[in-house]
Amino acid sequence: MGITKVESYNDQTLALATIFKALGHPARIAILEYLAKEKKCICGDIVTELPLSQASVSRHLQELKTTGLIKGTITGTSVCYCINEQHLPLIDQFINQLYSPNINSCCP
Amino acid sequence: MGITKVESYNDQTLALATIFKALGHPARIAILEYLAKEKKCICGDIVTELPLSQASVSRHLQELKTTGLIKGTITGTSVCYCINEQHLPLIDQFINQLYSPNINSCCP
DNA sequence: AAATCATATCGTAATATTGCGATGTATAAG
DNA sequence: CTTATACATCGCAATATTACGATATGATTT
Repeated sequence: MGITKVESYNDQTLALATIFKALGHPARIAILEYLAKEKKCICGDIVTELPLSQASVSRHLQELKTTGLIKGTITGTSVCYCINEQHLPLIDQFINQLYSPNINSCCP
Repeated sequence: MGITKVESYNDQTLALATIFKALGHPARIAILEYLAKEKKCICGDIVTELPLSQASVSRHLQELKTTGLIKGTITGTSVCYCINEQHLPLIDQFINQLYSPNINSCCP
């Protein structure tokens, strides 16, 4: 990749980009949709649900966890994952900010 | 990259992933924040605002436009861009779906 | 027609992401 | 202790993304 001048963007912009990047893969969207429906899951559940190997699912779960979109708790021999709502308001706020009265807009 | 089995995910999951992927870069977040504030812009405005070359800004604008997050209208020698609200409800709906009563959750 | 301005696109190089198999680790069961 | 189960991580290969300079396009201006 070229040079991304990370220091040139403010913290909130960077945080949003990080979160959205984590959401930018269909497997991770599918994992979150599954979690929204089932409330919780273990890695094996997702392996059954998605056309991915256990290794790949583990990586996606890891990325979602690192980004703070899910939480994981060790329970015996498995890890139970569930949604972490912490950053959702930030997303909401950003999206709502994009709705605006386009009175000055040049695009019909 | 490995093989992304695109055909294995449903259309809405793929659409969401595409939109979030487009949002997964700080420059594009910054462009949208600028647009939310100023209502409209031309490529040159963003070049002034961000630490990127004109070529790079043009590519980011192109990607946002392809994804349907902004619209562009040719006005004389410049292109006027503004926010396209079309897909925002889909994002809202997805995010709101993630808020749920975690009564069955295993993660404290 | 030539020069200028605003964007878009091409080509290239650097880096990041994705996926899988193989392997490691840790707990539970026999 | 041995085996099975559940995940995590490593290493590799394929591909995608990002950025820039250079160049092309297309509309105004001189």
